[in-house]
Amino acid sequence: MTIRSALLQLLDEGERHGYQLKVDFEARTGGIWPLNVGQVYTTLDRLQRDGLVVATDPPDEASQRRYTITDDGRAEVKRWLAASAVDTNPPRDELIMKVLLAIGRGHDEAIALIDEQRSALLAALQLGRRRQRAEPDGGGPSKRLARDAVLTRVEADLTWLDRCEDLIRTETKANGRTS
Amino acid sequence: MTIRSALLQLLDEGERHGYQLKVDFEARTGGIWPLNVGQVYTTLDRLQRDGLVVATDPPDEASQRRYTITDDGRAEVKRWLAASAVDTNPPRDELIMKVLLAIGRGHDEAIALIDEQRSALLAALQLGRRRQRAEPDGGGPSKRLARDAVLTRVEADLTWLDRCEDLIRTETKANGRTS
DNA sequence: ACGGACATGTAATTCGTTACATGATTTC
DNA sequence: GAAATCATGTAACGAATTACATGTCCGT
Repeated sequence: MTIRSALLQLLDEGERHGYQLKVDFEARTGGIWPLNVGQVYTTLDRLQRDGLVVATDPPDEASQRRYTITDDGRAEVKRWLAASAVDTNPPRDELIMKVLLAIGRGHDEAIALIDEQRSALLAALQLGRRRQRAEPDGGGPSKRLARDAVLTRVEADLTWLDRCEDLIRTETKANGRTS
Repeated sequence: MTIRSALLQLLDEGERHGYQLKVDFEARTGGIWPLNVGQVYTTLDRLQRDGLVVATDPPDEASQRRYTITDDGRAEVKRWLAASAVDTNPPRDELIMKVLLAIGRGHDEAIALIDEQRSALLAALQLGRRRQRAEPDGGGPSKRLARDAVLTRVEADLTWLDRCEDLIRTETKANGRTS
């Protein structure tokens, strides 16, 4: 439901046509979440079906169709923004899942996986930081904050990976080799 | 595809029946990701369709059906575990999306949203930490690491929220009130 | 005249998810 | 004997995603 809510929020800022929603969405999220145009239209269909959005046919042919938010839509946006993102079950994260499951394959394999994931994360971190330095204020605050968000997550994942490795190593020592 | 890969990985550790997959999955992920049993069976159907898993009918009636991984399945697990989780586009995160989009509603509203999300995160953080202290080693390393993962993420989100607020405040001062 | 960005959509697929129905076995 | 857990599934829906088909407009 995140795309749906996001597009609705954009429409709450002002009516737009489909393609513009794609462009605005990607701009606002700093390009970290590419969005297939087709999905915009399918999502708009569902929003219309649910009465949160109405489409205005263009007066002259070959002009763009404009989508406008309804009062119900505005209420929904308000609800969505006010809701705490932490209350919903945490999303299934690929990295966490891989590490947790790899433990079942034995400690050695788990540590190998952690090491590989860590170097990939480190590479991504360096690349991201370099990019942030390269364009000190490129694309306004949204773009900067969006990239900051991923970098912060990557840093958190790295410290978590360290903790995983530590815990596994102390466990291996305690129990004798388990793998 | 994360559930699918996760169940396949569990089957790579040894054959199981459906319900056991649900139990094992939740145990391995420390209960942070509840899994509807029905989804196990639908996912198993798709895994069979793709030839990654075969089902062995029970010899006597009223015994459980056992699912076994195939060679193709094993290869797929290996591929999945080896793939870097950072290469795929970052998943659409609700918190990040809300903050980034709220900026479009003006700086005041954005800061209000950030404050609310922050207090929710802080509450979750305190609760989580208390729980970690309550059971120092409950449920083995997987459970501990799973909970650690969410806590680390929450901490990261908190520092990111601070950075967001800082950047918005300095922007407001620079441009004069924008909202 | 051509390519690329702009613009709108449809069809099909996959995955995740929920709700529901059904029954066996265990435990109190 | 009743409740909880174990166990297997089906039906249906929603959302995300991709691939495809079309066409306009603009710059070079």
